[in-house]
Amino acid sequence: MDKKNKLYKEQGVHVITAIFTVEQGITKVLLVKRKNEPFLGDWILTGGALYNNEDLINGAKREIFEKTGIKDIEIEQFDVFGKVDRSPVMRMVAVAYIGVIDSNKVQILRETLRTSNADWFPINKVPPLGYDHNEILVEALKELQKKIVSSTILKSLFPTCFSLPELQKVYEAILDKKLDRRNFRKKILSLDLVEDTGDTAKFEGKKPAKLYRFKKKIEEKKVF
Amino acid sequence: MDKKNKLYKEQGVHVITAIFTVEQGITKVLLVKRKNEPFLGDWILTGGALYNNEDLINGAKREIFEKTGIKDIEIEQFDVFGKVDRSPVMRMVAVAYIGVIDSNKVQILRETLRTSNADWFPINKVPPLGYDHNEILVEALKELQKKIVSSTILKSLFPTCFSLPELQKVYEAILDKKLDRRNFRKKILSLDLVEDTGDTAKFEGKKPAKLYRFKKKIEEKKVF
DNA sequence: TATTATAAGTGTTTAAATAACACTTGTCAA
DNA sequence: TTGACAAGTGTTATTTAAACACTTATAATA
Repeated sequence: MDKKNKLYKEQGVHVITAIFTVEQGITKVLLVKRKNEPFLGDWILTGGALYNNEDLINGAKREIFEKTGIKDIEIEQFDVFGKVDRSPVMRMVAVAYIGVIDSNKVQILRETLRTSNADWFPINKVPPLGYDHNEILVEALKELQKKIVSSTILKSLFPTCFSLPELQKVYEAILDKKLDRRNFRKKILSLDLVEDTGDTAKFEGKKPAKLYRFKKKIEEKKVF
Repeated sequence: MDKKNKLYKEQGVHVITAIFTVEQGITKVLLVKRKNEPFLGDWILTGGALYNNEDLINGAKREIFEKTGIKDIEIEQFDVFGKVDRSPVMRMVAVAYIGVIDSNKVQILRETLRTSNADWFPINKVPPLGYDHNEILVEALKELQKKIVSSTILKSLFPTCFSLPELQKVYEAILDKKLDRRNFRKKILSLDLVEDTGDTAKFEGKKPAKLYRFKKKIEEKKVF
């Protein structure tokens, strides 16, 4: 074996986050345009190199803030990517996270993101990305589909007030399939995750929809 | 922020594997005694530093072979551990795997392992380990309990010939709970994973048990 | 102001998966 | 031959998931 290759110095760690949202029934991912080599001008997921004085998750959150201005986002680790040649500069192993942002925050962020060369892309219109980020994105999306059925991530994907038809549309967007309205309502309400606000609001339909909010404390529960 | 701490050089990657087996109804993990600083003399999980010319899984397998002589083991990535101070020497991020070895191979390996300062420890009699390996082990065990219900890892945990009562005991050891004999048999047989060998053998009982083997091709299936 | 279009809201029935439960059988040892 | 022991085997009840159709509240329009 080549002595040089056996080196385990000159290694580094990337912390990469695929940030998702759902708008108008479309699942979207946040991408940032690179301003430096390598991959100058290419779109990539938010992330960068881990510093020595920070834990992985804090590194991932710092990168998100530096690259997009987004604070207070919940993220969850889901995989590691370590192919020998995944970075052209030096040996980098990427620890990958997913995060979600609710549709209210998306509106607020839109201006901030414009100034940082970041934008939302529908997941079926993602261009070829720098590094191995297309591969990471594919796995992130699978993970999102798994995680959406557990209530904790579901909560952070959703604003404070929402109707059940809205919620169902987000599910259908992420899972990419139609759900039965009656069974969906039954399931969500039986899980005891949400409470009636007493208010109603009109959305797409003509009949006003009841508004719900998530209860304060919800534990990890399977939805489907 | 301290400039020195912001460095993302002087980082490295550990590849660590928790290798499990089940003997006489006891779930055991393979530990290796360290021959160097840091943690000289402490027991740790098998693993070490990733080289630059190998992918993560190959690095993990190489470390297993170097430290224990074990070849041809199937391993699966399950988590990453990256606390700032998890290694006292330099910043190391650990990519963690689990592997399983069937009870036949355990017998064959016993001699090899003795010469390499490695030994099987019942999981409730594991000493304080070097690095953060106790923490990794706890998570690995949870992961094993999750994975045991999918048929692929189940297969590698089992020798070619086995009786259903034996198989059930392994399940009960890993899941740490009793299962109903009739329901267990029904479930395993309905999954179409195993075939009757035609032979029988006596184990603990007085009535001879039918022997089964796994079918050649089995896909990922949920058992429980 | 009556009519129509639209999405919201609501129960029941069927099918499938899981959980609970007890007696019979073959071998060994006394 | 008898008793002890673990292997082997079916049925019923419960829970969970899936399939399915009509009524209701509002807004727009005739």
